[in-house]
Amino acid sequence: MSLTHAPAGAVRQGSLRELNLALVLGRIATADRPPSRADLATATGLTRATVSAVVEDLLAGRLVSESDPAPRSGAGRPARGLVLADQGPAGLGLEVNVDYLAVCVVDLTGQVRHRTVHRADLRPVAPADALALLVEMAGAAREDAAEDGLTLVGAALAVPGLVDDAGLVRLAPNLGWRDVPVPALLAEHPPLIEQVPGIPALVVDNEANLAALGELHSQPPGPSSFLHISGEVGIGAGIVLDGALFRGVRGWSGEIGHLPVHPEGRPCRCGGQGCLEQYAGQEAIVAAAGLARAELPADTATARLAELAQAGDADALRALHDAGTALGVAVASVVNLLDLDTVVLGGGYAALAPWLCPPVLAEIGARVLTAAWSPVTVRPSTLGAEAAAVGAAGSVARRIVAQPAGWLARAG
Amino acid sequence: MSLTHAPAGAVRQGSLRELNLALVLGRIATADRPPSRADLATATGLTRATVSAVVEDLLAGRLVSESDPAPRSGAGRPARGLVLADQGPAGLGLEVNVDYLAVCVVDLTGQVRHRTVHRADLRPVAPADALALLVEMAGAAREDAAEDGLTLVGAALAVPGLVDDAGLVRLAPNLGWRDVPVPALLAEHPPLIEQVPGIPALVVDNEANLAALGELHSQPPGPSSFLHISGEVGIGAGIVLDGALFRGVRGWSGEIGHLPVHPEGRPCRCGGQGCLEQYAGQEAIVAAAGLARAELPADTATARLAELAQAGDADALRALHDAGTALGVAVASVVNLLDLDTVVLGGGYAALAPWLCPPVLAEIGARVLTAAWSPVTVRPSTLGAEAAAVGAAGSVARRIVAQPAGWLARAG
DNA sequence: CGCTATTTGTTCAGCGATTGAATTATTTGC
DNA sequence: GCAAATAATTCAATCGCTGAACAAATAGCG
Repeated sequence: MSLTHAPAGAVRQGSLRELNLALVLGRIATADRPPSRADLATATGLTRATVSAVVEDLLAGRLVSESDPAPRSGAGRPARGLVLADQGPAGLGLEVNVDYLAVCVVDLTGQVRHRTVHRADLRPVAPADALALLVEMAGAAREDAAEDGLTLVGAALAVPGLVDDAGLVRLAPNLGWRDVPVPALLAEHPPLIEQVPGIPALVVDNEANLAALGELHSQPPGPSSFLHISGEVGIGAGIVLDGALFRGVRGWSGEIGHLPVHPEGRPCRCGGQGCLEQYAGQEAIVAAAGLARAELPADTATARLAELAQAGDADALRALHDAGTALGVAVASVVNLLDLDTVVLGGGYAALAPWLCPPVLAEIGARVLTAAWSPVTVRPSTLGAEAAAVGAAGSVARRIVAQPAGWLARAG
Repeated sequence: MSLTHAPAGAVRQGSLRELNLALVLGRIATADRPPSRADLATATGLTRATVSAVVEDLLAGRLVSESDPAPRSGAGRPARGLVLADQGPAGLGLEVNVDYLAVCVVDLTGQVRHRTVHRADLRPVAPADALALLVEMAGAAREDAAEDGLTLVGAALAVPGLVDDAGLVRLAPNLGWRDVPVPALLAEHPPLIEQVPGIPALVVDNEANLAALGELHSQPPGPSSFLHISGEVGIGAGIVLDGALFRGVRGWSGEIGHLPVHPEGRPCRCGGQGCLEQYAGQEAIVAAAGLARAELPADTATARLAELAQAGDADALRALHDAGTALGVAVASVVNLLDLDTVVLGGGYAALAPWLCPPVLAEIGARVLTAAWSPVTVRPSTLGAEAAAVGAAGSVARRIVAQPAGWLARAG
């Protein structure tokens, strides 16, 4: 993650402080042990005098706090370690999915401080009603957070569909949403967060994108470039390049579900032929395994598949192998194109990873030109369910760390 | 292109000036008419006083010059327009390809000020000898440039193959190169350029990447995100995202030639099956059109194909249609994945664009989910042959514009 | 022709932020 | 109990931007 924020326009005196605040805070956030002011000075190249001044601002703004003195080593005045504050600003994460609503709060350190999930079939519910329910849950979350000394400073909403820059949900096929103006609908409710300069009050984004962001900031820190595949009803992918989510020109990147794996194969509802979704989508796997999908709610289908595979069921194993092969063809394309070295299987695929990884790796080995020089890692996501909500909240919290000036300019 | 360069480390007083130098110079570079100091002040948000001081530095360093007074409009003291200097620093572009060597010099304004092409079959030539020839050509180019008041401050070399961070050419199959340490080989010759802080003396990169950069900076300015496909013997692609070349984790992005378009199709020399190269590579098209490729040198094959297609030759038309369809399947994958809205056909494809574009567009229309909302443009490259060499030289020149401080810190 | 309005560009005091050296603070080891 | 060592703060100096006043140069108008 680019922890410093490049100034777009004029660089004035104040920008200097803004940049150094972000530099020092970013260093504190990524350090493996609480650094002292002196550590920060050598790490950043600033003088100790400047670091002291910057840290004073950060302490006054409750973005960092001094930790108990670390175990000593050698002579000299003991250092006072600096850590991200567990009170102060926090991010609100929201998620609307086919069979649940989720709300969570993540603090500066990345910890999930609150979490609520409401299971229900959202397809028959009108968008406005679903959002109203979500707002209600968020209100409770905010009170909960306030008791912990947390102030919500921004919200991000994950939706399983295409979202444009303005937050308009153009199409969420599995949810039945089309052209839903989320920001306008949410504006009808009392505001959930305290507005902070530089931090958007609400970001609406694709579920796959936000889940990928969650993976990016999960502990322990992984690579800064990877492909995160969310296999739910559709198949979406979040592309993280150099620690930043790549959204594409219009924010519609990652439509991996419609990469052609058999160009003359089965017709797809997107109008194309032989799309990945037709071979590795949840429905396709379930059908190939011989399970009647009608009796299985979406969230138990993968669990049931994993059970069967574990028990050695031949149909399930074959279905998973075929799906993994199709996935591998698509993943090989992506790896060839973007030269990534890590692929994370998230969403419904995470639980199926033991059976999906081998065929995926086999296809990569056969089709990726550069695999000989440097191997590609394929692994399941470390985040559990509702990864998108956690990623959404975390993206807000990370933004405070990346641009602390806005929060500090506030009351204090 | 991100014209300002984000400071990675400590932000000190001097960084302020560095950033504002880049800001003002970038504005001068992208303006459509020579801006005055006052124009720059309003455009950047700096005060006129600051802009004057910054411009004074730029004038002293010969990065900009004052143009003749622009046609007047209204009352007031006439403005003095500022333009990028056509003397001063310039970039050296080098290219080794299968059937030619190319050298060129590009100045700050993006103009090609010198160009030499040496046609020869380079496959039987040892890498060291090829580079020695290139150095000789570059020496002549430097003298030529010096007479025009240009100083070469950096070089970039385009190679049709995989290059790692250190400039080692890992594999250039069509050239027969393997593990060629280009920087070490060039270091044995007298230096071609004057070293400037912050500007790398030599960058070695893939031909497709540098050709894409050339396209990015061609006039008139096009989109800042696109896919540039270079169809020569192999098929490579340069991916430009938000005005920056995307190189991938190890710099090996863009291997579009080995995207599977028929996963169970013809075996490919890469070890995979049904790779794009087998269906839309130059050899594949020539063979499908019924031309004996042995009698055709690589650089005339596409010209001959275009002639035949123009004349209505059925075999040629069919071959081009099939190749375009295969290309379209691959391009549709890329567009789905990265959400790009522009695809540029470069290299050998540029001349064949009239016949390739329709089937490519057809596949995109059928397979890209979001094509309904926003159309994808497919067009031929505006740069001619040796696009990679021009792009290479231009990338150096652009770097001076993006980070002028290094050049100014020099003698002056 | 001369005056005014208008816009461009420069000069200069003021100010904010970083630097570097000196100073203070706190602990270990002898 | 004292010296050495490391951490953190204080303060004059310096650098670069701002804002306002000022100088320069032209068009419009009577």
